[in-house]
Amino acid sequence: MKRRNTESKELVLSILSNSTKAMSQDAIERKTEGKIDRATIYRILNRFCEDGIAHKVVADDGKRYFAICVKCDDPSNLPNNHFHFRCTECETIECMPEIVKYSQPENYTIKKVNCVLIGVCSECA
Amino acid sequence: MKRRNTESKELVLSILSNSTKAMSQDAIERKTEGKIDRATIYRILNRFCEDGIAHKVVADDGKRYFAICVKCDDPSNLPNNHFHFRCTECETIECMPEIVKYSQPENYTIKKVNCVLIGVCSECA
DNA sequence: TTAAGTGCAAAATCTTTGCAAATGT
DNA sequence: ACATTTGCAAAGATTTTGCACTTAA
Repeated sequence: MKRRNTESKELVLSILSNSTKAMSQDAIERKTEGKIDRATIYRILNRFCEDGIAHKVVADDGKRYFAICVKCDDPSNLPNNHFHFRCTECETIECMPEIVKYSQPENYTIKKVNCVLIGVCSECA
Repeated sequence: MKRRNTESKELVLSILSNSTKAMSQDAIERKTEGKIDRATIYRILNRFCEDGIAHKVVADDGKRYFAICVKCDDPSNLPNNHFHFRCTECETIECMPEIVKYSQPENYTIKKVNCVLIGVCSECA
């Protein structure tokens, strides 16, 4: 599947790139000021994940949040293998620099990680 | 709020107690063979969580799964502070015995943990 | 030219809520 | 008695899909 460069894609990419936090579809839609349709935003975000440009984390509110992938020195090489933090005050999700560590359960194959810590961030403290 | 003992509550409790896995509302509804209404099941489950009888984990599919709380020797004393595992083959969620460890980020307050590892369990391997 | 991307509306999921009826204590 | 719980139906919230139209390459 060949990918094309479209205005919408570039706009979503720049919004995501300029954000220090992971963003949900509705937060991105607000930033675009309605320039891009909801379905399109979801499709762009899902394509970013397929292409390894962004990663998705599902928070404990059941919503999907997206963030640009940053290479971290993870020996396990699993995608999305770091902690995320959801602040219940400012309702933002951020990627934590810390890698998730666990002991490998026997005969289990672990392919993905979805870890969120919930609380109050330093800004809201 | 005083709690009453009802048939529905006891049924949900026994289903959950007899399960080795965390269960979603629809899985429980299937087990009850339609004896209890969807909304009632959700209300019972949410009450269990309020009362500390069960805990809820949101998986990366965005669904809520419930399991009876088992005391584990967690020094942090955080609720729900252990890993969960979602098997993409049998679509079940189980509580892992391992506690989630992370280094405390400065000036952050962590109140809850929602950690899911995703892959293939030993039975489906 | 033509495959990929888009907008709109509708559908699909999952969860919660309002309200009147039923039930536990 | 009367506050809690339930069933039903409806609403909410989030995400996906179908389809015709548009656009990048």
